Amino acid sequence: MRIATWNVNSIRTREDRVLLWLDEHEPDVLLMQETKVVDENFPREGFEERGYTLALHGQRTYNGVAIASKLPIEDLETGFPLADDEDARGIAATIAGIRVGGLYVPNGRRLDADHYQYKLRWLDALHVWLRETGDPAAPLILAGDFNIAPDDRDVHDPAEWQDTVMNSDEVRARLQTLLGWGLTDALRTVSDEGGIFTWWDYRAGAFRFNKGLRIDLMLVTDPVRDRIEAVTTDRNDRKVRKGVEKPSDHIPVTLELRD
DNA sequence: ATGCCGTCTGGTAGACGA
Repeated sequence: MRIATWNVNSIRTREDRVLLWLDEHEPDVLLMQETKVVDENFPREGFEERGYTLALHGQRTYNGVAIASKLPIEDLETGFPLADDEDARGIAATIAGIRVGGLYVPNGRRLDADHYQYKLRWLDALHVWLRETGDPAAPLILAGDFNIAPDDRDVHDPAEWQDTVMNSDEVRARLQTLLGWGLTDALRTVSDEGGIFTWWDYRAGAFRFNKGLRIDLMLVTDPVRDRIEAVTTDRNDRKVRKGVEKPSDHIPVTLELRD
């Protein structure tokens, strides 16, 4: 089974690129973030032609999360983990016996912004959601754009990025709390290397200089960890390509599991 | 670096992203 997560930064702008990627990689499940479109305007056709069923939790202009799956989607839940969240940032379903959550964690903007306090509240609520609805002994994948670089290996230049909303002690501690509940950062089961990034700023030639961060994560419980065959990222997915010129600023992360 | 680039909007400049 192959399951991927991708912050597509607008599904309407990225449709051709996402569909091409699906044709090339044929994942069973793709979790998408920042779809930036209300559900009735989601470009469904290309996904459905390829045999994917869609589950949508969209929103105008900002945020928006979605699941595309070739396998049946059961027990859909949206609008978590914060009960009164005005932003569409969480979608979960059971697919092939695995509880799969697709998340778009708030960015935080600046350490002194209200939005950063919202990010911390959101992460606290995610821990509560795990405790109340989850089971560390059951198959679970929590994946998406966490807007947290887990440690300095995941930051191209830790000095340049010191004390930002992506790597503050507070957000890293909250990630550790999630891991402490019973999750493993899937990428770290296959590599200890630094410099594996999933996001590069559009600005200032960040990709050209490989000034990236690893902020798109797949966290898994032990029953899933024991099935990991591979966790892959591909820098080429950040490049301009003929026919699909415009890349997202994020690349997909793919988790391959043994049956 | 207030900047850069890209996306969105009852838009055409400003908000937001990370």
